[in-house]
Amino acid sequence: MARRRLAVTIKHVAADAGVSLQTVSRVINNEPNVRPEMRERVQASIDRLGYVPSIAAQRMSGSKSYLILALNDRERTIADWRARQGTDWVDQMLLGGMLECAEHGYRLIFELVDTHEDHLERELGAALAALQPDGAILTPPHSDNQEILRILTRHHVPYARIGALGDEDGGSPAGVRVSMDDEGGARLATRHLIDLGHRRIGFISGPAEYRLAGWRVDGWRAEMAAAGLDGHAWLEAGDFSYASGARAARALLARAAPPSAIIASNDQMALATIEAARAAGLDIPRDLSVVSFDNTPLVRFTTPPLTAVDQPIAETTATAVRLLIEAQREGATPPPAALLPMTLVTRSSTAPPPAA
Amino acid sequence: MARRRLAVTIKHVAADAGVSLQTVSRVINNEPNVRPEMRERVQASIDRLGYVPSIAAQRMSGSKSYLILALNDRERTIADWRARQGTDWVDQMLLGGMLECAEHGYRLIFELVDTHEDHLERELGAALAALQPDGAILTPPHSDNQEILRILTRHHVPYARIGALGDEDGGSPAGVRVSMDDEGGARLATRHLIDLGHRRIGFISGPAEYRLAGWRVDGWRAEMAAAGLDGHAWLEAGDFSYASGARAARALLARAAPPSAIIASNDQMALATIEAARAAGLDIPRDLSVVSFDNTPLVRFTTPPLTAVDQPIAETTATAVRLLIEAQREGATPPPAALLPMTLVTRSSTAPPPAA
DNA sequence: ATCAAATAGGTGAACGTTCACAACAAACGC
DNA sequence: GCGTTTGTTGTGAACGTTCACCTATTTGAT
Repeated sequence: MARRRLAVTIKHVAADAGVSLQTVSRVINNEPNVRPEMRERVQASIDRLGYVPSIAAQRMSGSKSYLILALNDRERTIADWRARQGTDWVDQMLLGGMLECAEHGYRLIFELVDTHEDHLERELGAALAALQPDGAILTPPHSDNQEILRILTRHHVPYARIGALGDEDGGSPAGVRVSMDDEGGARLATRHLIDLGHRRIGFISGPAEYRLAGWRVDGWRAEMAAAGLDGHAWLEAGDFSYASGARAARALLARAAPPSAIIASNDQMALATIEAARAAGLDIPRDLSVVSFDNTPLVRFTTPPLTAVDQPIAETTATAVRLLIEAQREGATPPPAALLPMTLVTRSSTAPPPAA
Repeated sequence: MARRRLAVTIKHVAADAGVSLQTVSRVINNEPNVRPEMRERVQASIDRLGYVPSIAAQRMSGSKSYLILALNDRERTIADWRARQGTDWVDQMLLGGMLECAEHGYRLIFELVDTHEDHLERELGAALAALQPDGAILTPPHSDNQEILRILTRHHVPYARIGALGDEDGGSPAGVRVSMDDEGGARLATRHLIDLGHRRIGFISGPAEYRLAGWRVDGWRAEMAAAGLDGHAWLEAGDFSYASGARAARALLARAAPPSAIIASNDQMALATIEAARAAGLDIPRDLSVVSFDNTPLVRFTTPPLTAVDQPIAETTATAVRLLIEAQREGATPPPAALLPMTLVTRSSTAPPPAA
């Protein structure tokens, strides 16, 4: 692995602008006593060269680190988090990744990046130059952002892409992919219902622009087909919102041959479904079984608590961290992709169908 | 503000062990070609002096940074977070602090610390030495951990304590305190119910070992007293768990003179309360009004959605960050403490009492 | 015994930035 | 005009660590 010596330093800027290092430093730190024209000239060089001061070096010579630590009780935070058992993106991602990092002596830094226009290049570049991380983890929708991938590559930062689409990059060695098995999760839910005896299983899909929404439909359809059931009739489109879920559920229940079970592509739509069922005078799970996707804390406190497909979000970042760290070891060649299985959490919203 | 030159460096270790810098470096990095006895001697010095390598310096000379960046779509994360509008500790704290940091060119690092025994001194010390942050934010239960405060002080890291108990430290200049007005929140909820015409307002408290549980009771009691109502009769003790909430709610409803409204000290107990009321054949809000505390996402999707007191958790870290940064500015003397008001989010679980 | 290799340790430079101080010019008071 | 301040720029050292290279010692094969 070649040493990276590409960073543009204060020295380059000084040479470019024809001034001393100190003058550049003064401009950077907005110190007084620099002639405006000089300041302008230096700033121009900085902008043109895309120079960003290195936090490490700044820290070395006694300046600020521009870092603030948020200290949290490890045990308690973990306990809380486990207790919740649910799927809150930020929480789960952050903590899953952090714990894995801690085990290897690494540290995870959560960074919000703004993809707006020119911001991206500057901000992300600044973050990379300042922190000089050993790796980066991309979450949707960044995972497929070519611009970001380009910048990371240019800075020689290896990355892991979570929930990335596919192999468009013909096996670029820098990138690892980690995904959750949405299709498998949907199959799990469907099979559970089939095993209970259901034949007419409805599905409320997510918005088409989310790939995972499609995969979930695919899983349901595949499992229905495998059981010789109709994987087309009881499909209604939603968009992950409560309102769309309510609409879809009402439409399904109003059918001439209504489903005896409904799988909703996310929790909010599942909540809407049980509410719609209740409004229609149906008892859950006696008259209608409902399975949810995501397993956020929400669905544990509904009446009845929902059977749900759980996403391994925490494992997602944990795996990404592990793969990144392994890849650092000379000679090691970790797998270029990992697919994490989903699990089904059975609660009381599913039962055998009325007729059975 | 005096320059800090207290850190123990590789040089001190080398002198102490009577070897060269390079040998110490070799030991640190577990490189081969060091005699076991030598390695042991150096390690002893390292341990005794409490030496921790500086990430900044390591990074300078081309080694790893041991940092991994988790990149997240800023806009989307913020949108998600706002949409949720709820109170998930980690999420809210992290994002509130991060956005404030970003505005000032700072960066927030979330760090789990293990308070177990000797770990604390070493781990926290390592984190501080490695990252050399400009400030630290403590959350409960760390906010009152004297050991942690001592270590921070020794490393000259100014800190902000969130939800800290009190002024035991006779105005130590290093510390800022940020708290949420639990009592005020409880008053808000109580006043809301009084304004609706309720006279018998029940209160389900949290566990005594949490100070905030006491403050919430105080607020209810104070407001009841101010309205000439009985602030003792309708109190039942809970412990923040669903089960304890159910028990307390049943007890309140079984009274000879049951309350027409109940305030639960947290969301889970509020959920238990509406479930208990429903089991008792009561309609909410027609027969019983319920107000919840915390306002987690849970209470927006119950039937009916709950009126709740919202905790300004995000503002808590944001304020801490702001105060820490302000304090850095030479000559500035920010207030030593901030008390953030809670707000009442009115939904459909509260209405005038039946008789009124 | 002799020479090559391996092992154990040390030395000086480098990393990118800021600090303390020196140097010089311009502006000012008298 | 002269000394003094004020504003502007440059110079060398320092921060804490690792890297490349060098020197001594030990080991092993011939």
